[in-house]
Amino acid sequence: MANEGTTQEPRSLHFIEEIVEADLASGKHGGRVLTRFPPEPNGYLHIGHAKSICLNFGLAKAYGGATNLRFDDTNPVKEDVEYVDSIREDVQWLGFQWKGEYYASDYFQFMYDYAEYLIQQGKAYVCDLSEAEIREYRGNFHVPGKASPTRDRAPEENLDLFRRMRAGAFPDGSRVLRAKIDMQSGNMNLRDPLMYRIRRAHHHRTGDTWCIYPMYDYAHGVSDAIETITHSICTLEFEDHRPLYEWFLEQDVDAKFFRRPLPRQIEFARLNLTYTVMSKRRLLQLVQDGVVRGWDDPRMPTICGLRRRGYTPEAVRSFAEKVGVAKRDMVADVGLLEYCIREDLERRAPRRMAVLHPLKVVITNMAESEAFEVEVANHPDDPAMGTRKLPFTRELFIDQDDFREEAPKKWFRLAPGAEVRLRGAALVTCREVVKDGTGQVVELRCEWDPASRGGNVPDGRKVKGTLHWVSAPHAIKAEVRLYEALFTQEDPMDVPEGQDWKALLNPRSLEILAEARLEPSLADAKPGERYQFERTGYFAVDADGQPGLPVFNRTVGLKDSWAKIEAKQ
RNA sequence: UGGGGAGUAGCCAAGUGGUAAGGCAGCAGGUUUUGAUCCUGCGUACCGAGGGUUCGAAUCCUUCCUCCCCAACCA
Repeated sequence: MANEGTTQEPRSLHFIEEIVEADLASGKHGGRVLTRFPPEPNGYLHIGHAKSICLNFGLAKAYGGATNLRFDDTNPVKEDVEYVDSIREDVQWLGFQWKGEYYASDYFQFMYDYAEYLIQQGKAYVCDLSEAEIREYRGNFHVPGKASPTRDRAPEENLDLFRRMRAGAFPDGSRVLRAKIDMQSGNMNLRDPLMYRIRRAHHHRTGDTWCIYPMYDYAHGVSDAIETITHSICTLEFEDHRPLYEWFLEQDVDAKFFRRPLPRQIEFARLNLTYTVMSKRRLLQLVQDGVVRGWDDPRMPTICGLRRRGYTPEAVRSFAEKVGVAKRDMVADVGLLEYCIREDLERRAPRRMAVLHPLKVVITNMAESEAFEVEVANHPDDPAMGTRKLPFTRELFIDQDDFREEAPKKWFRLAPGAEVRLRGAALVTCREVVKDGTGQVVELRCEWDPASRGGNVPDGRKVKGTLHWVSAPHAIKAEVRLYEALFTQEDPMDVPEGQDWKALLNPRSLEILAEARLEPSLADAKPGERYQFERTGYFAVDADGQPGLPVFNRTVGLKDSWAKIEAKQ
């Protein structure tokens, strides 16, 4: 064949890949690529972190490198071991394995030593100003900062003071160590940033051995350099911290502390998703206020929430790949995320019959003794997934959505006098509609065509509609939870003047169906398993289920072109 | 009015001086025992705006506009 080996157009590189390739080509790091994922253990990871994880781990893997997992635990009052375990679990679940597992706190002594070195070089000083005074002296965008009265203190005195700070000689907040850079800088980060503060707090790893803790800007670059990270990838808001990142490392003028070349910080745009919030603060609020049932509520954009919802790591990775990497502030359409999980589950989820809102159907021309079994495929396009048997009996359930007493245009589901196929089983025609006292349709009396067993059309007559169904006496009961977006507004952070952000919450984000009826094979579905309920969507088994009453979470619905047609009518 | 970034179709995003990739969404058809999947086709993107350089500019220069981030002893 002439066209053999159709060359797949290689995806164009994003700017970080270009940087890495350039470094590889120049031999800057001797062919090494070492990235790091540096979460602060003060909350659960969300889909935004997933993008960063996929970037850091994916990049390293693509270029034969590795990635460290480093917990950025420099603020003991906010951090907790509870979070490190969940972070580890989530990264692994996403399918990534880190090379080293480190903690910024592992480097406290090193950082302390380097700080003493900076003091000795006259690059850092102990400042006695109060928190409010420091703020005042720092000035603002329009007013340059002014020097702290202690800015020119002699190195020996600074060293003595700093040692006493560490020894616990001073109360919390009474002094800080500051880098001596430029109080006039237009970049506020350079106006003598704090390096250490006194904080008598119990640290989840170092306990009470320290009463001074380093600040992010100082700790982060130093940690990167210690680990010999080559590319330190972070989000856009750290862009104007980069000069500081570089400054701290470059003060190692004698190269006594860090191996060269030094790591390079690179910033990319963080992920935002329509109809959801991503800030830790808001997420925490949702949990604390009981809007959701916890961090792993399937409506949460957290990794554990997505997992419980039924998302696969493959789908999340695919999403991260599709949204791309650039420097432009971006808001990804949540529809793309949904596309990714459908795409994945479409080929891997076994099909099952499940009736969400049961409506009884009696086959009037069938005796109870005539019940039979039909064999149906577990996947229409994948014979390797096998088949299973479904009991077909005189009494069935179909979904209420599949019957209309007055059929609209283009309706090819059930209606009085209409004929439909019950998937894999038979053709049935609705002969009678039974209502209760309130006019509610409670039962359909239908006739089946015995010649159509298996769902075949015996004479080629037109039967457009195919419905899912279950046998009433065999069906098992289940709880099914349907989810929608947590917010009704595309950008939930854009709260209208004078309104509470909670007014934007979607009151229908969770709908619990307690009366669903499933085919019997689902009786012993295990938590975590994913299925496609034919014609309705993809569902994952929740751990909340009890023996005899499984609970299913709808991961995402199937595309529904009928809904579109009807909406247009 | 300081510093740092960014502006290409509804949402992402390629493009790096030679005449605008791709994905999602949307629309129209086809196949189909899931109105699913799958397949096919469909977009005058005045490349934020104006000026300039050039045979030729989304790409270079220039002026302007808009949006985002920064004044925690948070990360």
